[in-house]
Order: sequence, then structure tokens, then C-alpha cells
Amino acid sequence: MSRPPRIDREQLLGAGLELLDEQGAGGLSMRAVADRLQVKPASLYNHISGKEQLHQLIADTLWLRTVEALTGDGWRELLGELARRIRATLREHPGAAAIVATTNLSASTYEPTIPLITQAFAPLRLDEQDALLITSSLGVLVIGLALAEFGDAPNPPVAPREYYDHWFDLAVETFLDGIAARFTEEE
Amino acid sequence: MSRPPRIDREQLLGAGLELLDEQGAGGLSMRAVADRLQVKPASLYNHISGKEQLHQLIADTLWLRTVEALTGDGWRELLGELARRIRATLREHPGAAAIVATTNLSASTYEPTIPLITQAFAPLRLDEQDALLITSSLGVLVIGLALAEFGDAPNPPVAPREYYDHWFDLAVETFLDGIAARFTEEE
DNA sequence: TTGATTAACTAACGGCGTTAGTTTAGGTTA
DNA sequence: TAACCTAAACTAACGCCGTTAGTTAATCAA
Repeated sequence: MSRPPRIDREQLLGAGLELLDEQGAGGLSMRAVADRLQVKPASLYNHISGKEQLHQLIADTLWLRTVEALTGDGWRELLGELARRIRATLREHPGAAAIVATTNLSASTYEPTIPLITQAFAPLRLDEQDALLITSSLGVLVIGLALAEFGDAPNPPVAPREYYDHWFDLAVETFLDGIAARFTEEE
Repeated sequence: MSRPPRIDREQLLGAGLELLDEQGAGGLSMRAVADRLQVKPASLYNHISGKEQLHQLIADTLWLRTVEALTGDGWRELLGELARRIRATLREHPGAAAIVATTNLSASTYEPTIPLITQAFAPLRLDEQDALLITSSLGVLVIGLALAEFGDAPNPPVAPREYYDHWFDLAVETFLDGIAARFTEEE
């Protein structure tokens, strides 16, 4: 019925992440993706609506990889693990930090994570909306820290790794302490 | 000795902020700045080294305006006021959020703020470096929240203002509670 | 008045995202 | 097998972008 595709969305994603890893966010162009797939730029538009959708695809994919099989024994462990995983994902793909920071997850990507969060927060004194907002805030914080660390990939961070490790621990633990102070039942 | 300049850095800054306000981050181009100043693009390079330096100028200027005459009665008031001011600045210039989130302040801009912070944290149990890291973390958090709210300026935010107000209060107060829980002396 | 200096200019380079219109390859059907 | 259909590739171009090299013009000092 029709000509068989030489490329698909998954290959676009792969080429995009490779470019991000090798050249940073500035290296991610539709033309470079096309080159890498040995195809002309216009051909990409048979598979994806434009660069914005490529960003969406990257952000959604990295999120799904990040939360895959995420579990935790209680809210604090869950959130701590989530924070560490976000950081690990962005450490693997430093050039993606700027994209992740500026691209909202699509609803269908975000939704499956919701019950995980609301269940973990069930013992605490906050409603479902606030549980999600608190979790999003932690995400914002961790992504922002990653942006400070990896922001001008592929150039290496300006400070040594220990500096950012310490910053991460300090910020995340402080925020988690804040949740504990604010929302755990007094007894 | 020489020809009198028709434009200066301050005008570049003004034109840049106007473009940001009217068209968002995507509207900020060297060519658009030149047009607005009724000058050809190449002339800008007599006054500034390139677009990156324009971003730096914007980030530094907005920071200085944000912390101008900043005071606070104790660390909590100071940090709360700082958070509110950052948000107010980015609300005035929504298109600048993406720039502020990805541009590090120059040392000379950041340095004058340091004593304010270290003094406010003096009564607490953390050293100077951690005081600065904690404050930077709050900045990262607030800028990230602003990015979520204003990220695709000049399009309006997708949720109503009350939603973001609540999110901001919740996130900031939780983080401040964390500082209190972690670093105030037990008595 | 001449010369030096600086900031404007013109023109161009190589890149970008995206679109319109055309060709081509392969499966479906007669 | 031969004709047809369709989707995915292509060519070519548009209008942007940041930036640079080289040139002209305007002012001040000598």
C-alpha cells in the first residue's frame, strides 16, 4: 500500500539524545538529526511535527525511564529516590537538562506517576493536590540544580563533582525535612 | 578623538527587555534589538560581544533590581522576601525566566549579596558555604517555579494565578520550614 | 586642515526550522 | 504481470538567525 519508512520516532529520539550527549543542547538541530539518520531534513516531518515535539519526546522518554519501577518504603524514601534518579538521568544526558527544565511533561506521561505519589503521602496531613505540588516542587528543585551543574554542556561543570553532590544533598534533605516538619502528625 | 555613539549598553538592555516582554524569549534576537534601536545588526557588536553577553547583562541587571535595598528581620523574613521579589521580577518580565534560569550571575553581581546572607544566617548552625548554598537552592526553586508558570511567554500561564500562588507559598514555606528544622538551635 | 579614532555602515557566510511541490518505492489489485 | 495507489523520501526554497570582514562617515585633537 505504501513505501516502507526508513526511519521512525524511536530513531529520531536516539539520534537526538546522541547529539545532546556529544554537543549539548546547541547541537540538537533538525538538520543534524536528519544527517545522523542519513536522510534529508524535510523527511523528518513525515514522522514528527517539528522540533517542539522532539523536545516533548525527549522529556517524556527520560521521565518514563526515570520513574520506571520506582518504589520506596514511605514518602521520604520515595521522594529521595526520585530526586536521585532525576539527577542520575540528567547526569547521563547533561545536554538534556535545559530541555527538561523548559518542557512540560505530557499528561499521559505524568498521570501514571500520580498514584505512586498520593499513596506515599497518604499518612501525611495534606490533600492530594498538595502532595502533587510538593513532589513537583522537589522535581523543580532537582532539575534546577542539574541545570546549574550541567547547564552549559558539553562543557564540564565549573566546580568539582563533590561540590554539586554536597549541594544536592543539602538542598534535598532540607526540603524533605521541611515536608516532615510541616505535614507529619505530631504525637 | 572619535565619533559619538548613537547607542549604549543601557539601550541594548532596554530594547532587550521590551522584546522579552512583548514577544517572549523567542523574540529576543540581535537583529530585533538592532531594529528597535534603528541601527544595523552589526553595529551592536561595537557595544557588546554577542548575544551571550546580552543575556548576562539582562540576568545581572534583573538580579541587582531584585535585591536592591533588600533587608529582613532575621533569616526567615529575608529569604521569604527574596523569594517574593524574585517572583515579582519574573512576573514583570515573564520572557526573562528562561534566560535567568540558564545564565549564571557574574561574580561581581553576586558578591555584594553575600554578606547580607551570611549575616542573616549567623544565628544558625551552618557554615558560610552552606548558608550560600541554601540560599541558592531557594533561588533555584523559585526560578524553576517561575519557569513553570511563565515558561512559554508571551502565552499566558495555563493555570489560573491562584494555582501558582498556592504552589509558590507551599514550596517556599516548606523549604523554609526545612531550614528551621535542620539548622536552628534546639533549646 | 590634516590625521586619528571610533562607530556606524554594507555585504556576506553558514547555520537554523519549516514548507510546497515532486519523485520514487513498494504493496494491492485487476 | 501490469497498472495503480500511497506514504515516505526527495529537491528547492523562504525567511529567519548570530556573527564577521571590510568600508565609510563623523567627530575631536593637533
